[in-house]
Amino acid sequence: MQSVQFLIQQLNQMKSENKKLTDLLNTIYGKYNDLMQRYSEDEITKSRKRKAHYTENCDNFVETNEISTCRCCDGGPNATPKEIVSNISKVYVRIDPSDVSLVVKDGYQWRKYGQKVTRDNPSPRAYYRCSLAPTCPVKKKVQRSVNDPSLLLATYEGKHNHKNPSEDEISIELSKGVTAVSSSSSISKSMVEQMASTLTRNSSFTAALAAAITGRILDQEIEEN
DNA sequence: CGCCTTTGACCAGCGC
DNA sequence: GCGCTGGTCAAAGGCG
Repeated sequence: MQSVQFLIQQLNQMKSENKKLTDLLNTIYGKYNDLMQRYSEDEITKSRKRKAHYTENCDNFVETNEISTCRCCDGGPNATPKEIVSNISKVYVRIDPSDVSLVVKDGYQWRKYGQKVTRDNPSPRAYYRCSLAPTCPVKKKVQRSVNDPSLLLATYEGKHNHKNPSEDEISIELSKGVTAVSSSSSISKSMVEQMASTLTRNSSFTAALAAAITGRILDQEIEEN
């Protein structure tokens, strides 16, 4: 009888820990979204310098939260709307300074289509397109940070119209974990370890985490200055 | 053979 | 109109 009470107590403890973890994840996710939104707004303001035509000179400009379309630029009202993808996110990734390849592992498959040296940065900027799906509109620019050569700045433009293979993997692993919690508390430790292992192996998660942390550091530096 | 990277040429936006 | 700049194209070559 005593062991049943002990198990119930452990179950309640697990429930409360699970709730705390859920709250923590929600908080992190919320803060990450806030940061990405702030970066996106900043990037849109900058990009308007060169793409002002669509917003200022186009009567048929339609803008949504994620995708903007322009009907006047591709041959009249019957033409297919030209998509101007406006959702932009930046990710900072710490790399080995001796590593000269501009590669950011984020779980997707990218095809490089260009490289340029820009005026404001001596290190070249690499241009990538998502090659996991032929119709995927997502593009990525990767360039070393001017101040810190061990930091890579990856700028993502657009939204994938397919799933990230590593997200499939993580969702399966997490569903396994949820089953484990409901069946027994004694294996909770291994489950947590498994989840931690899965998360650390997931490059999207680590990239997002790195982005959130570097964003925080940069914010603090800006505040201090 | 298919997919990738490299790289010079080309194009379009912007400021003067 | 011209020059500068960032972004894209496409041919050539490498790799598994």
